Amino acid sequence: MNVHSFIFVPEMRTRDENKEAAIREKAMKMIVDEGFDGLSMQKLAKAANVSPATIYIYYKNREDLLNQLFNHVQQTFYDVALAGFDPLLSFEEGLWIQWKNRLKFILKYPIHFQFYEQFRNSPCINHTDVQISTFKESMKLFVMNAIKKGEMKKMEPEIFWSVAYGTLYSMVKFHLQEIKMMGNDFKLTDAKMKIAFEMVIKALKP
Amino acid sequence: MNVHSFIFVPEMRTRDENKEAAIREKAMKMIVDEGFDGLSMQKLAKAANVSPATIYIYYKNREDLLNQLFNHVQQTFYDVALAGFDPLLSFEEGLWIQWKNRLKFILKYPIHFQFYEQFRNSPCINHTDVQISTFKESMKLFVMNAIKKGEMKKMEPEIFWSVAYGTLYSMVKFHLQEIKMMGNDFKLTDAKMKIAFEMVIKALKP
DNA sequence: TTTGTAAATGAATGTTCATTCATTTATATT
DNA sequence: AATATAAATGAATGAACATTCATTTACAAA
Repeated sequence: MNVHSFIFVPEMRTRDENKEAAIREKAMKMIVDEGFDGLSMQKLAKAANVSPATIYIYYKNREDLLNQLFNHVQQTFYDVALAGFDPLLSFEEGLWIQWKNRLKFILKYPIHFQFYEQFRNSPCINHTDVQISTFKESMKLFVMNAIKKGEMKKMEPEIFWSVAYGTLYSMVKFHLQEIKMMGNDFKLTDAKMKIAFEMVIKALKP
Repeated sequence: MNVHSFIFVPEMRTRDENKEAAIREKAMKMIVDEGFDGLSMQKLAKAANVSPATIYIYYKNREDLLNQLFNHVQQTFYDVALAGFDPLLSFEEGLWIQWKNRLKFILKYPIHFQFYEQFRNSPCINHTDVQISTFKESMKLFVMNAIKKGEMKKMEPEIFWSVAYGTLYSMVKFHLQEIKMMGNDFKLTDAKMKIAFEMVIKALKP
């Protein structure tokens, strides 16, 4: 027994990081394609090319897997959403960056987004909310400043969120074809974003 | 064998309508409380106080049960949403009636609404769309008229829908606590509806 | 009261599920 | 090369799953 035994134990087989990622991605794909009941541990193991038992090395159980997936996606989302954003920006510029960032995330990780939305709308959420503070605090500060500076009407945060982002998320869902309105598709372009954004700004101004 | 045999066969045990309703309501409750994977036919049978086999008298299988539930809720929704509505109404008045009707439905049938939303956001929808035409045609006519009369900016239907209803549905979800923003609750009162509605009208006007 | 019919049932079936465990494998250090 | 350790595994387990079926039950007409 060497001196490192209690600090760092190096004599071991190393983890295959690819396996972890494969499990994560396949799990989200299965949930998006087939729903929560479509995700079984054995089907997931087969899809990710691992043994069922391997999944239980990375995740305590099925529920833990789902929660860790959710937290992973949430963290990625926060990172993308905060890029280039500063709560001291002007209201219009700041909100536009938010819209663009959110769309960027959705187009880059459509599976992650759809998994996230499905999870959020599902009943059995374990609101872990560990790392969230930074993001939420930043957003709160941004809105408070906008009101103080007279760039936005004073209103409850839920009403603000609904006007500012409810509109955006609705368009995104049309874009991802979760909801088909008429026969034809709706493609969310930059131009359409701008049109809707101008309307939202008009609505929020004092 | 009597003369009625081929037209009306009355010598039979009558159906218990209560059972059908019990199955329907309990099924939606289970899905809203525990998600789609929380609905098992045996648990449902126990909750509705019937035999598992009885469910299969009313519904071909699990999938058929879900689809029939969805269609049932959709029909109820359309009935409520169209009450007092006329596509020839002024834009502002017509849209306000829509908002009030939709909220009325949601407050009267919160379980139905939450089931409906969960179903719409789930991947495996069999878009049956049988009786929908009347409702959708009425809505389309209403929006076309509003544009023609210059009460509303010309825009794609999906953008209109997102601004007009995306906002409302977002507030409703806050109200039903599907999404908790801060610690405290958000109660969607008539006054708050009116505030948001005025903002939306401002956004949509030319 | 008897009778024909469909409603309603409880037990049974075969399948799929999440999870576990005894064993094997790969690797970083010695 | 030897070793210690955790990674990785395939087969196994028992529970829960959707669905079926041989019976029984209730009802409306005769």
